[in-house]
Amino acid sequence: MPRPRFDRLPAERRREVLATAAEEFVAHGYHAASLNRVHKALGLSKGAFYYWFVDKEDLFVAVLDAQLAAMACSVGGLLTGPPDPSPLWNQVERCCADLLAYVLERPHVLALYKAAVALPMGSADRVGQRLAASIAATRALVEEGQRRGDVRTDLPAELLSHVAHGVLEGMDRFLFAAADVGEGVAEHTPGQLAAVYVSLLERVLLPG
Amino acid sequence: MPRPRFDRLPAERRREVLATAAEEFVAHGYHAASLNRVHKALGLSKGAFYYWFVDKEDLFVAVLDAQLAAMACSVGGLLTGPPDPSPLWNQVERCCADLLAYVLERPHVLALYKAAVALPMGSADRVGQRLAASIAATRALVEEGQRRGDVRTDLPAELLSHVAHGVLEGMDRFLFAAADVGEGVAEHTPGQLAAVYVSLLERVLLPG
DNA sequence: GCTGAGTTCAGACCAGTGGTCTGAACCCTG
DNA sequence: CAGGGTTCAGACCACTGGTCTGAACTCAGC
Repeated sequence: MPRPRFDRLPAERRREVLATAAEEFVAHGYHAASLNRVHKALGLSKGAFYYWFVDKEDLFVAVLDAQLAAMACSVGGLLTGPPDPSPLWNQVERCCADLLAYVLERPHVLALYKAAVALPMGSADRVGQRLAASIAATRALVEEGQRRGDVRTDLPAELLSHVAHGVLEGMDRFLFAAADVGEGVAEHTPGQLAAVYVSLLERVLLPG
Repeated sequence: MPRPRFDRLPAERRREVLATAAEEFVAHGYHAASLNRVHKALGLSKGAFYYWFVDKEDLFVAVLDAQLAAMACSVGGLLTGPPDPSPLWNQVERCCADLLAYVLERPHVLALYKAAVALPMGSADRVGQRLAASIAATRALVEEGQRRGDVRTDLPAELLSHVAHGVLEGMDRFLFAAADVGEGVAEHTPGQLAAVYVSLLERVLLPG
C-alpha cells in the first residue's frame, strides 16, 4: 500500500482528508459517495486529489486502512501476539468482546464495513484484501484449533473458516437489524454478546 | 411489482429484453452494468426504456424476478406446499439438493445473486425484498423447527435465522472459491453437498 | 373517412460522475 | 539565477442514469 505522495502531506491535512472522505463513504456508501463533494468540502482540486490517490478505490482503501489501524491499536488481535497457551475459546471470546465493545460505540466503523462488503468482489486486490484479512483471521483460528484438537478435522479448514465467518456475519446482521428497529442491543454487554458468538462458533467448529 | 407497460409487450420481446439485460448484469454486476449498452444491444431508445421501467433498479428487479420465477418452477420451495409431516431435516436436505443441482449448472444465476447482494441495502424496498425472501425462508424453517421441537428455543428465532443464513452463505462462498480455483466441486453430487449443508445447519440449530 | 384524445417511443438534452491532461507556480539544487 | 522536479488548479473528456419534447401511431366516436 504505497501512497508516497499523500503520505508526504502534513499529518493534520492527511487526517482531515481521510476524515472527510470517511464521512462521505459512511453517509452514502461506496458507489453513491461523490469524490466531487469530497473535493469541494476540502477545498481541494481534482489535480491535487489525483496526484495523491490513483483512483476512488485507492481513497477508500486509505480510509479503511486508517480505521483498521486505529482499531488494531485499541483492540489487539487474535493469535497475533506471542503464543498464548490459554484455552483457545477463551481467547476468542475475549477478542470478540473487545471488538464488539469497540465497534458498538463507533457506528461509523460499521457503516464503512458495510460499504466495503458492498463492493464488487472483483476488486479482490485492494478492498478485497482487507476483507480477506478478516476471513484469514477466522482461518488462522480454525487451523490453530485443528492443531490443538479444539476444532473438528472431518471437514476442510477452508470450508470451516468460510462457514465460521458466515456465522459471525449472521450474528452481526442480527445485531444490525436489532439496532435498526431500535431494540436495545445496549441492554446486553459486549461480554454477553461475545459469549453467544463463541457458543455458536463452537457449535460448528467443535469436533464430534 | 406492477410494470403494466412492459408487461403489455409481446412475450417474445419481453423475453429478449430481460435476457439481454440479464447478460449485462451477469457480465458486469449491478453498478458497472450500463443501460446504454443494453439499449444499444436491443436497438432500443431511452424513451422506450423509461416508458417501460422506472429506473435501473426496476429493470434489475424485473430480471431477478424472471430468474426466480424460472427457478421456482423447477425447484419447488420449502414449507410452501401442503403441510409435510416427514422429518424436517429431510425436507431441508431435499430442497438444498434441488437448489444446488439447479444452480450449479446455471452459473449466471449465481452471478445475478452476487450482483443482488452487492447492492446497497438501502434499496430494501425492491431488491432487498427479494433477498429478504431467502432469509424469510430460513426464518420460516427455524420457526417451524421450533414448533416441532427440532430447533433450539434458547435463542430468539430472529438470531437463529440470521446465523443459519450466514452458515448457508459461508458454504456458498466456499463453493464459489473452490469453483474459482477450478477445484472440482463437480466431483461431489448436489446430494453430498446438501448433506454437508444440513449437517452444519443442524449443528447451530439443534437443541441441547 | 375524419377527428382528437391517448399511447408509444425516438433521441436531444441535462446534471453529475470518475478520471486525464496541460501548464502555471513553487521549491530546491548546482 | 538557471533549470529540473514537485505540486496542484481547473479545463476537459467520455460516459452515466434520467428527463422531456414532440412525432408517429392507434383507436373511439361521429
